[in-house]
Parts: sequence; C-alpha cells; structure tokens
Amino acid sequence: MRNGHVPPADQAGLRRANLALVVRTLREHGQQSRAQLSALSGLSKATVSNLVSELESRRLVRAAGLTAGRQGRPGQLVELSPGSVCGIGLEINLEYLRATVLDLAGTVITEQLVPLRVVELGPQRCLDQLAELARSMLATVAAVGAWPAGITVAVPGLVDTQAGVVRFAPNLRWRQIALVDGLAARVDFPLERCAVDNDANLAALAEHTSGAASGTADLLCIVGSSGVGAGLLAAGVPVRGASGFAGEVGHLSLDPLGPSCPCGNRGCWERQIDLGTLLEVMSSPDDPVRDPSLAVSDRLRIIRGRAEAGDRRTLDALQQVGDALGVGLALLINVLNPAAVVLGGYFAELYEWLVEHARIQIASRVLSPEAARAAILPSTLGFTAAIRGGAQHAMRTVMDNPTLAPVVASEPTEAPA
Amino acid sequence: MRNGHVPPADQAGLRRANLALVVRTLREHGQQSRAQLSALSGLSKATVSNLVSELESRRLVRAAGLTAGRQGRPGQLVELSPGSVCGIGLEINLEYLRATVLDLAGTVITEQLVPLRVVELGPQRCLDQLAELARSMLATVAAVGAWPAGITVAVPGLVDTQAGVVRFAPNLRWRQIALVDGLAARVDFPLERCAVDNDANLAALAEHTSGAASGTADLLCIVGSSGVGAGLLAAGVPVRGASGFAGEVGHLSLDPLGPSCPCGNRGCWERQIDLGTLLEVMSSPDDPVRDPSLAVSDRLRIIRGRAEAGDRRTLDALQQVGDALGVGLALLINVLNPAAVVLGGYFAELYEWLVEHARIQIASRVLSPEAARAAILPSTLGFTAAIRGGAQHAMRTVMDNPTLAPVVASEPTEAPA
DNA sequence: TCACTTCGTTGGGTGGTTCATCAAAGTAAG
DNA sequence: CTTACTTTGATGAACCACCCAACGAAGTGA
Repeated sequence: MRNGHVPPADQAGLRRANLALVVRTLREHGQQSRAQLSALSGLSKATVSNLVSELESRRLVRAAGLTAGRQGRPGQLVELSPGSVCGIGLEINLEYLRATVLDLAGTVITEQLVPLRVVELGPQRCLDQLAELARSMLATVAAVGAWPAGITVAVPGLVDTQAGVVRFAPNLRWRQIALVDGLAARVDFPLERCAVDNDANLAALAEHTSGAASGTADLLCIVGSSGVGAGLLAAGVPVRGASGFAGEVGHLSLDPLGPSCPCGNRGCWERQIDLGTLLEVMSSPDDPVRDPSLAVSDRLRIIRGRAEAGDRRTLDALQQVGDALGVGLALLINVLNPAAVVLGGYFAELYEWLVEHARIQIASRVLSPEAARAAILPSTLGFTAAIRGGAQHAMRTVMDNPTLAPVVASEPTEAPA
Repeated sequence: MRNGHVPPADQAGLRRANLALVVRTLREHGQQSRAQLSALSGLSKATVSNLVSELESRRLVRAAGLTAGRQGRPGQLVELSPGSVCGIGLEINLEYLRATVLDLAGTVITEQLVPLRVVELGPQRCLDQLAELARSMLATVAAVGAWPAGITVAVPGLVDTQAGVVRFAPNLRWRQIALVDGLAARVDFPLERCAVDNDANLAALAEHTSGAASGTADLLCIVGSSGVGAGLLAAGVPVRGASGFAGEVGHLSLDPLGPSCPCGNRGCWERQIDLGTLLEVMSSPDDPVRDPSLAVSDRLRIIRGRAEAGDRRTLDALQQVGDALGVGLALLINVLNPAAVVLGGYFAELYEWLVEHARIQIASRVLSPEAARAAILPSTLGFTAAIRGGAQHAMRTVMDNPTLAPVVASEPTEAPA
C-alpha cells in the first residue's frame, strides 16, 4: 500500500543531498574547517565553500573561530549553529504531558512537564492541553530568535505515522485520534511539519542520535513503564512495519502456561516485566509503594532505596523481572541481531539490579556468539528519551533537506535575550 | 562498525539514479512508451529519451513495437531486454547444489541441480563443485550472448555478506568459510560481482521481486527444511542486523518446558516445526517415510499422499506443526508487522494442511487487528526461491547502477540461438 | 484532404559540481 | 626582518545533467 513513488533525481535534489551531507558530517565529527569538511565528505573544496555559505544564510551553521597551530593558513571552523533551528518534542503519557525544545547541536533550550490525568480528560481536551503546551514551546523558540523546524508527538501506542493518526493506545484508552490534524489546527502550525510517532520508536531515535547508543545503526530500545514497547532501528532507519505497528513486543507470549493477560493470552512478556508486575512481586497489596496516588518517579525512588538496602524480597523480584527481561531480549536479539539494546523507562532506573540477570539469560539463549555481543545499555536519557527523539525527528526533516529552512537577510543575529 | 560513509552526490550519481528509475519503472509497470515512462517517473520527455537510448546501448532495454490504437502518434514501446543481462544464483544445501540463470525480465534461462552430500564432501571440495557449476552457468550465459551481472550464492546459515564469508552453517558443519574469495578465484570472475547471503534472505527477495508477495515491501519469509530460517524485508530493504545474523528464528524458545534442543535450550521453534519433527510425530521409527536415503521431495510426496487420503495420524501431526507455526508467526508479526508472510521450503508443499491452524493461532495472539491482516501465503517459487533470489540479487546491482553494464557497439543482436 | 492529437527529438537555458589557479594567512628557518 | 614553505578558501572556466519550449513525425477522425 502507498507504494513509495520515488521522485526523479534532479539538480535541486543533488544540492539537497550535498547540503545534508555537510550537515551530517558536522553532526558526526563536530566543528570542522571547510578543508576538513572537504576531506571528510569527499566533496571538492569549492563545493564545500559554496554549500557552507548557503547553510550559513539559512542559519544551520555558523563560523566558529580558527583551527589551532600546525603549518599553513589556519582553517575557518564551521559548526552547527546553536539556538537557530529548533525541534519541538511533545509526549503524551498516562500521568503527564512533557515537552522539550532542542537545537541542532542537541542542546536543550527548554523543557516542561505538565501533570495530567490523560485518561480522565479524554482525547479532545487532552489535545487542547497539548496544543497549549506546544504554543508555549513555540513562544520560547520565537523568543530566542530561532526557527521551529517541526513538532513531533510521542504517544504510547500504535500510530499511523503517515496519516498522523493514533490508531490504538490501550493505556490512554484512545482509538483513531487524528492527532496531527487536531494539533496543527489548534496551534496554527504547518500540518506537514507536525508528526506523531510511537514513544519507543522516538526513544530509539534519541538514543541513536545522542544517547546511550550514539551512532549505533542497528539498535533496539526497550521502554518499560505501565506497558512495554520497543523501538527498532535497522541500518539507521526506523523499522515501522507495513502499517506502522512494528515493535509491539508487550504481548509476546513467552510462556503458554504463564499468567493470563487482559489481551486474552497467557504469559505475555509485559505481564512478566512491567512496573506493575514488579510491584506485585516485591510487595504486599497494602505496601505504601503500591499507593495509587504515587507518581512513578517516587515509586522508583522507594524501590531503589529498598534494593540498595539489600531487601531480599525486592532483590528477588528484580531478579525475576531481570530473568524475564533476558528471555524476551534473547528472542528479539535472535530475530533482529542489533548491535546494542538500550533499556529505557523504568528499566534504566533499575538497570544495575536487572542487567546481570538479563545478560545470563541472553547468553544461554542466543544462537551465535557474534549476535550475543549485543551490548545491553541503560538509557542515558531516561524518561526524556521520547521527547528528545521527537525533537530530533522534527529536526531530521531539515537536516535531510536544509533548503526547508528559511533564508535570513544578512545581519548575523540581534536576539534581545 | 564499518560506518556507511555516504559518498557525495555528483552528476554521475544523478544520472545513475535516473537510469535506475527508468529500469525500475519498467520493472514495475511492464513495457511502456517513452511518453508513458515520462509520466510515470516524473522525468521530462527529453530526459527519458536520453536515458532510454543509453540503456539501449547497454542492452538493458530494447524496442518493443508501438502502442495500440488511440489518437495521435503511436508511442514506441520500450521493455526490459530479455536474454541480454543475466544474474546467476547458486545454492548450497545438505543434499544438493542448485543453480539458475535469470534475465532482467525474470525469465529462467537455465536451471540445474547437482545431488551432492555436502557434509561428507567438506567445504573445499564442495567449493570445487560449486565453481564447476558456476562455470557451466557462465558458459550458458556466454552461449546466448548475454552479460553476467553477477553471481550470488545462497547458504543455509549465518553469513557475513560484507566480507563474503560463511560464519556458521550448522547443518553443513561449516565455519568461517571465505566463500566469495574461494569462488571468485576458482571461476575467474570479478570478486566484487560475487556475493553470498543467507538462503532465507534471498528467498524473501525472490518472493518480493517476482513471487507470492510480489511488490510487498514489508515481508517475512519463513523457510522450512531441516532447520528453519527467516528472511526479513522492511520497506523493501533486507534487514540483516548489525553482524548480518538477523532472522535466526529457528531457536526462538517458545516454551520453557518444551523438548530440549541440541542448542542447549528447551522449546525451540525449530524443534516444533521442522521437517524432522513432523516426521517423528506422524510416523513410527520404522515407517518407510523416515528412510534416511529418501530425498526431501520424495518424502513430501508421501506425506501429501497420506494427508490427501485423510490419514488421521498425519493430519494430527500437521495440525500440531501448524499450531506451532502460528504461535511463532504471531510473535514475529507482533515484532515486525509485515504486510505478508510467505511460507517457503516444505511449508509451501504442505501449505493447505498447515495454514488454517496457523491462522487461528495468529488471530488469537496478535495485538492489533490491523497487524493481524498480514496475509499468510504459500511460496510460489518453492525450493527455487533461494536461487532465484540469488539471481535477482546479482542483477540488482546493475539495475541500481546501469552504468555497470558494458556498452556494446551498434549491431542490435546476432545471437546464433 | 484537412484538422487534431499525441509522440519523441532538438536547441537553448539553468543549475550544480569540478578543476586549476591564485591570493590570503599563517609557520619555520636564515 | 626577510624569505620560503604550507595550507586554506575563493574565483572563473568547463562540463554535465536536467528542464522547457518549440517543432517535425505519425497516426486518427471528419
């Protein structure tokens, strides 16, 4: 379906590709002189100069001093311009809305968290709140004199990224919500620069771009919270599947005799490793750690405290979850052979008590020793991975096609901030 | 590792991309006039004419009469030239070597099967045999006056496609065999036009190009024989994983209490659905169907006969295998969300007795109804899928970069048939 | 026979990259 | 302090690929 009709290559596309190449080189290698860029990219010096001057006029890059020492004329360094082109990442979750603004260098311009009972509020009023948050982010971008490349929303559920529709988000109790349309209309932002994606997919993107698995092209990111989701990156490209629902690992049935799950099956992975299960195993029903009014972060602080204190029941529960995590990961590693697995969400918070158990299970279950080399890493971005990935995603459009960024007159900057 | 340094885009690359675009358009839509090609591809008429004339000089396309009826001047049809550019696919398996030559239109120029006890022969002498087979194919290509685009070998095991090395093929008992080097040296064929890949990956490519799931970009191909392998295609691109070992689904552990497997675990999928298991369940040890001297095709004929005759034990065994097949497929569908699953190898031969059981399991285990829409199809290429995929793979290099094909003088053809 | 339609080619124009050359801006040595 | 050397980045000519507009070619239908 929607067969990707590849547009013909023309000179504009050629230019676009090379502009993007320079931006990418700068992203991967940090600030460089034009001569170094020429060597790294394979483009001629003349072309690099030309490209850089266009990127400068679009404020994607800027001058950054001179190269140090050595012989000959010093090079004029160029770097990705901070604070000029920004991406906006939003996240909808059970307990909050979250937002961030990143610039091309990956610097956080601003971050915000709005506690919210999303389920009780319902999709439409939640969208209103989300729009307000987006407007606030746009205002910040405008205040620092930057240009908003796009807005990307992370949602815990099945998303049709092409249509911009949330198909099914069980935890939020959402079905068929036209999120992109709704948001763009409310915020008065160009529709084509708004996007939705699954939170785990975006988390994977963030970990790939600037997180734990920075630069790793084949990546699996497992995010644990009230459910479990996975984001896949193969050769640097997100794997979404035919309808965009790839990575729905929560309901993998790992044990035909395991406990039953609301989804109708038995032994679902999610029922073995999500936060709710950990709580059930490690505590009695009246334990304060299970107080429903507690926020996730507070709950995790308690769990960490008990684990650090060596509480046996807690440690046993963590082992049980770690084992189950490893069993499922072994399966995914066999199928996908990633170079790294990043544990996100609550798994990252409890990484040190989970990973060894998981590793043992993986080692004994993976077919080839080479595949077993997959590194199991904790997310360095924690709960902000999804919004950062969203912001990165929003900027990716511009990095892949720098001509989208507007040309400014001539004056370098005169931001009042 | 081996971070893909993207070469800069230049005019030659632009030309290459548009030549490839014309070839692809022709592949997808069949013979077309220049004007129709222009409309379909988005290129201008002038450019299409120019490109077609270059493709003609490289014998990738040829004139094919005029468009029928309608008003105005009739168009001059162009089609992928049959019998001029060929791909050679080879396959190594337990019981035989297999080879085929395909042309751009997908027509089989020749096919050959050499029975061989690969395990007993050992890798080096097997390579000698393989080289002889390859030389025979090259001779056929030369005899019809065609140009061999490349040779690709399908191997049942873990393959490092970049290095051209078979890392581990348990069934063949091969480890670290430099297959591409060995073959290219023996055959005296350019190294860079030789390749190895996993048989399931190539089968998936074949099913995508011209088989059961023709044109489906997100595809999963499960090949059953003495083991079980999977080939993955995401957005039309093979998913190989970080070290090229993705798709090793045979040893997914689906049941922690299941029967033990030589790999050291329990409940491996392979032990539930491979041909050996089916035989064990459907017959007693002294049953003639289990005669070790029987070829796979003969064995399958017997099984089909019993199933058609309504033999209860056989049908029960097929149900058991079909159920297990469905359980594993549900898992893969949740993770990968393919548009289609193609059953290859022996699954295709027994498709009609397996698929309904599998479908029931899948339907009850897949999370989203949209993902459940994945079509479960029988391979239409059967045991030739891998070699056809190999030949397609060999031609893909040229289709993606038509300038690789040599330019011929002027005379159209003078093949002595 | 004469409009009318559609096809494919031709020539001029635009845009992008490359090569060769050169001035600029440093270091190193006499 | 001057001179030689090295490296950088900019300039202009050349090349190449694509697009547009116009035109002749080759049919259909009245």
